[in-house]
Amino acid sequence: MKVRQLTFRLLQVYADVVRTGSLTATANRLHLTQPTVSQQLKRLREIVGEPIVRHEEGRLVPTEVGQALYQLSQDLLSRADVFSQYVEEYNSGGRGHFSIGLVNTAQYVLPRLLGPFSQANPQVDITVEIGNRQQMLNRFERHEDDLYVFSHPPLDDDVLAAPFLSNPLVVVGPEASHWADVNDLTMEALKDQRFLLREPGSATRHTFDAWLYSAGIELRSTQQIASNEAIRLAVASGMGLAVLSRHVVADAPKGIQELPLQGFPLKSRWHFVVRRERRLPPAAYRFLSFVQGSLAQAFEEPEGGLAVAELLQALKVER
Amino acid sequence: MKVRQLTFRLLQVYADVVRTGSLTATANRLHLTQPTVSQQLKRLREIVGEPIVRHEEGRLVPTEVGQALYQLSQDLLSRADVFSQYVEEYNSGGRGHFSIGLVNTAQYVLPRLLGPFSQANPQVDITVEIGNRQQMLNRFERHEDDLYVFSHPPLDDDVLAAPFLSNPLVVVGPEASHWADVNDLTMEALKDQRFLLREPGSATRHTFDAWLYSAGIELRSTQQIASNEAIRLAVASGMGLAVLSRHVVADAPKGIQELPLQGFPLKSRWHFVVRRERRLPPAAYRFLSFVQGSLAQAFEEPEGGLAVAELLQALKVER
DNA sequence: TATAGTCATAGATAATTATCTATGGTTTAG
DNA sequence: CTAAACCATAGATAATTATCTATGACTATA
Repeated sequence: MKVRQLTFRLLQVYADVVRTGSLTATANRLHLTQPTVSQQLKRLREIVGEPIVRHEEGRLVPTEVGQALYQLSQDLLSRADVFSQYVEEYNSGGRGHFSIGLVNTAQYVLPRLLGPFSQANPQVDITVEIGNRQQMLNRFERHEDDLYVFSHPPLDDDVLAAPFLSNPLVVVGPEASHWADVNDLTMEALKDQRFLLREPGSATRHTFDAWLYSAGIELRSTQQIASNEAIRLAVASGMGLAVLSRHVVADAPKGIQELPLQGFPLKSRWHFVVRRERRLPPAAYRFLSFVQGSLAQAFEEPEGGLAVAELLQALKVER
Repeated sequence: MKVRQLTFRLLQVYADVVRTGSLTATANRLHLTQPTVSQQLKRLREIVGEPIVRHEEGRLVPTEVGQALYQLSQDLLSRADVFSQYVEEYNSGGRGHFSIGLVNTAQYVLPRLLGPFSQANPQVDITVEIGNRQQMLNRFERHEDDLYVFSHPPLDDDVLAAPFLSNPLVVVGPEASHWADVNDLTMEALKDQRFLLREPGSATRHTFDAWLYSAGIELRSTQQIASNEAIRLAVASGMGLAVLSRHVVADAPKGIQELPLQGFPLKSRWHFVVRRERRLPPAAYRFLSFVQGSLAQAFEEPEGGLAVAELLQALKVER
């Protein structure tokens, strides 16, 4: 058999001929003329190199080889169909894979979106990458993930960013700290305190530093600690104060409390970030759509279903 | 995916691209130019409706969908190959089915040919039909079998017949019959004996009747018995004489013996008979080839490896 | 034995496919 | 930074395919 010349169309037609036992019937069913079917059949026979049907009592019945060919056709066609369905599902985003890169702090809130999405789309498999701002920027540069969450999106023409959630940064002290009761508390009053800060690559640190700079304040004593969790514990044990995302505090308030500092919370927002050029996997697209629809329920203070919708729109145009 | 437009050629090319990770390499391997492969790939992508490869570190690697497509390709191609091999085997006659219709008497000798053939070709499955001449003629008329064995082939332009074995008809009597010792025994001397004969539709009967007629002899007493075996037993028990194929006697000589009658044995021969128009299944063709090669070993008195060879030749021309 | 139904073939055409050469853009490796 | 390698696209062409209409042959049935 000349496999090379074989087409699925021929197999479709042939399978129908075997089922109906009649060229005319197949022609009608497939909206073709009878001679067309006749010729298709002839060509298939030439490809196979062996007669595949014979006349028997006015019907066309497959020969021995034809019978085997029929089974083959069924088999191949149904496999192709399964694949076809798979592609459709993939395309709708209901199936497949995407990866999302999260800045550390965002891991406190994203599960509230990822969890329900995952539940609703069990066939979608998500890789979550987590790191500080710098690490994420590196991944972003290397195009390693499909989707990112930054509070300060990298600026680039190629980058699309949609804010979706406010990320207020607050100053925290140990539980029952006397600072909590001070009125009109200012940073001036705290600048001699020891501050426990994330490493310079972190977004929280970056924002705080910028604010300090613009306020013309220099801290006396700082200590660098690499994880939000470690900072929380340190603050709770009285080692100092810290600046954290309010979401971190809300997530695990044990032993710490927010201080009512003037000028705080510092405003910042999380953004979904994608590269315009990169084709977003349908599953990621579906995730963003899902997010857009569920922001209001998931958070008190979403920042932009609208912005996410615009991002989706922009991506749709790219397709 | 537009299954309808899918071809095996595209899958072949695609599979190779995935393996090599390079259009140029595939182009060389398949003796095409690089732009050709590029275009094939493009078309396949359009058929699938989704990107199937992407560039990664200078190599082409399948996307998620592409990976699934590659697996599909492998699967489909290998299935088509298996079928292709099957067709080849079928074509060589090493596999498949044929049916052969035997006149009763021939069943005593055909096993000597069918047995070894079957052993040598275990994938060939043979249907053996047996009946008397008339029944076989009916089957022949209805084109029910691929191949027949007759001693007197039906005459028709459409019929090809090749004698392959002599089938001497002899007169038999009970063991130790006194007729056995008579010199120059003639039918005249026996005509008053009771003859146990096959029914008129049988070839043996037909031949014997014809001989009697041409010799101008009429028998006094006959009795019709439908099977050679029953006749043998009847003769052995002294109920009369009979005309049987010498092969029957040779096969089971118990209780009977051949009488040395003048003019006997009557000559007759078995023929393989096929319809010229009918396409002989390759397995049947292979059987005839096999027979042609083994006649000399199987029988002392073959009648025509030559004739069988000619028949094969004639069929070959028809193909 | 007409008649209707079914299949095969011929002839024609538009569409699609398979390929090639030439060329320009990107990426990779020195 | 340049050369080499590699891929994409354009343009051209020959071959193949998909179809159709018209017609002829065969077959079963009224």
